[in-house]
Amino acid sequence: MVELKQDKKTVILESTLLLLREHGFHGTPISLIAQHAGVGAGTIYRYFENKEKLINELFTEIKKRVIKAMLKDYREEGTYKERFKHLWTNLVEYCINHPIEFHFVEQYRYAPFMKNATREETFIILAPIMQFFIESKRAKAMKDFPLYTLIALLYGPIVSLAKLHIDSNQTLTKERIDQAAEACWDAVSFKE
Amino acid sequence: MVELKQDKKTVILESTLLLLREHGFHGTPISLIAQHAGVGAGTIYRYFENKEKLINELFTEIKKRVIKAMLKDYREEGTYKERFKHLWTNLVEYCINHPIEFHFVEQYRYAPFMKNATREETFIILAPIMQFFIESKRAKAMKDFPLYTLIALLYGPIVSLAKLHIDSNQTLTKERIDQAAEACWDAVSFKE
DNA sequence: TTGTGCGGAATGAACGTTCATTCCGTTCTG
DNA sequence: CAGAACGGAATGAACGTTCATTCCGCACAA
Repeated sequence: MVELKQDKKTVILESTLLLLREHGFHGTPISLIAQHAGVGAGTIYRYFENKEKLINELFTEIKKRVIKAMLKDYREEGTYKERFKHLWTNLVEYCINHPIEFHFVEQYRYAPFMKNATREETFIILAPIMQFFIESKRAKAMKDFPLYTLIALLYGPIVSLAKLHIDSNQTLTKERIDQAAEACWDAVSFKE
Repeated sequence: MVELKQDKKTVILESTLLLLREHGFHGTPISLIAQHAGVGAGTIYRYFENKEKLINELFTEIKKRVIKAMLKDYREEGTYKERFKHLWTNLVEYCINHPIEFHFVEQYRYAPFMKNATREETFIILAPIMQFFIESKRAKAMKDFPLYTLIALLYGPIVSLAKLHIDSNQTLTKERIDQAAEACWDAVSFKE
């Protein structure tokens, strides 16, 4: 597809994100997205084949932002614990500072209309993170658990924390985040 | 409301669960539910005010099953670690043995049409579990973290584990589950 | 035992609405 | 002026919900 005016596309995506979060899939007809984006309904179809494709594209777009935020200022140096805490904290902070994006990803991640292709695509972006796990295990910094157990132990709490934080207006201070990061590390590292 | 024939209601609920999982909210019109349940479309409205209420009721119904499964054979005796592992393992096993229920809860928990009342209702059922946390903290068996941090550290991994298990056909053996339970305990308990 | 009447549960066709998508006249751009 | 981009009314399919009607099982009379 030839690139059309890019900022209009962006506006459509951002409007969709906002409205989906607020009203859910059923509650946000194309007409509403068009109105919110200040665009004709038909115009949306110049940029996206159909509604499903629009949402799928939004999904991968946001996934990319998340990974990018997670890798912000990340260097492959220092102890594994330090590196872990850096990645982990980045992710938590992104989630709680971008509740709309976070919610969107959590809400549509397992929606039946999400194409597997979409999921696989995001898997590729995750490769550098996977690398970190593998190295940490090899260096005996992390317990020798299956990769997916480690992911569950570290990623699961992030999702839960962010949800509880957003949902119940608990203020997740820097200290609390650090506390939780330490606890996560306790879960996957050997006892001292 | 006078109790109508109960098994018809149950059939409708079970059909809804199955179809929602398979096709999502948009993909399962009332007519399909009716067909699958072997019931007239209008009949559904004898039991449920509307589609939304139907799903909300299904939601609390399943939540109750989950809590019940979690508390199975639970006694307030033994060490806190033992009690924790009992509850935690029960929950994980329920999630992976009832993937449809698990998925449903995870998928609709934060859907915008979920009434807060629904959420609060399930909160009440959770009271005994909350009690366990509070006691554990008081007895210095768990770190003195905010309640919601502890929940995140323990519940988050369950969700992640179950999702990864169901999604990627990883076999989550008894050993793996126990391994993860121990790790979770490491996260929230004091180092030995 | 059989026949009749009755109340409420069940039904599904029909209705009105909503929505994704299309189409075409208009506007912008180069 | 040509061609692309745009807008938004029009379209037709799909859906949730309603409601006039049918069905069913029980009570009771004869």
